[in-house]
Amino acid sequence: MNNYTTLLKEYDLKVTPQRIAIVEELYKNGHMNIDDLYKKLLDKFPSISLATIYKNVNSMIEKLFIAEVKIPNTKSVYELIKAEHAHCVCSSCGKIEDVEIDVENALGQLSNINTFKVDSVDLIFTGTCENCSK
Amino acid sequence: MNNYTTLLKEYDLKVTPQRIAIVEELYKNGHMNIDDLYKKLLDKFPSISLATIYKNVNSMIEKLFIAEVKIPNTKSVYELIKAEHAHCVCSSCGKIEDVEIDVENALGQLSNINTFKVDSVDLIFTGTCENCSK
DNA sequence: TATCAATGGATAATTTTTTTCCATAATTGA
DNA sequence: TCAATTATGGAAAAAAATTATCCATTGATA
Repeated sequence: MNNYTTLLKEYDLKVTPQRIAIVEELYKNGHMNIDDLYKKLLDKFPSISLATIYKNVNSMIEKLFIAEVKIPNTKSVYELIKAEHAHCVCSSCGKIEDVEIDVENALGQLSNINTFKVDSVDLIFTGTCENCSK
Repeated sequence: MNNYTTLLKEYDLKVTPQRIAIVEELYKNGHMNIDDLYKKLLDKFPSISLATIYKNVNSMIEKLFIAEVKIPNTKSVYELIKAEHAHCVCSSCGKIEDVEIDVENALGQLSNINTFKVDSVDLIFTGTCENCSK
């Protein structure tokens, strides 16, 4: 029983080869949109359908195993859930990098400014990555 | 020549009654999705088509007159462009509030952490608004 | 006011996402 | 381990969301 199998089970997701492949790809590539996933899975499962990707991605989101990241001017990408972090999106090459930062803390002041009870924070920096700014 | 007419012209957008109405609604309601806009405009223009809403919204985005706000678990909303600010989205009632804050400053540390050149910041707080937490 | 370019509305076409149906595969418990 | 139960995958269709096309009309410009 491999890693991904264990992981899926922990999140109460029935284990299938297609799902293992999705986790595997997300683990390898970090951020992928629906189409990226579909194309990758087609290699292993020539007859897989896009609907299967959607169904699985949605199940995984429901179980809080993966998360959708909504990015300005682009299609959403999906990522395995992990410690809170922000995203840097390069508008030149499209690369998405995680930034490990304690968002809550950095913006701690905010929760005092108003009376809004914050459950989660989505933070995206759009700009130019190191490579593209050379 | 009213306010909205002047505004549209400043952003190099041809002025039409439909566009004036869009600006008017966004001004009044703050954040609206495509459907909100469509329903509102139907009152004034019973024969307006959804395609017209899309076309105008897209033109306005191109001219940097309005901006799309991508919100977790919901459809995008649109708002008139103004000073940088964050958004608080109530997951209970759906209300969206602007938070005037100097995001760049609050997160100034970030730009030093890595070598990513930040052009813009999208920041969304999801949680419960004052009303809903009573 | 005449001219030219852009817009609105109707419609069709695309694209994206969800649903349905059913054979098959995965999970559970004896 | 195996039968029973339930969920999944694939195919196809349906639904939802977005964009494109056509043309008469309107708005901007000189």
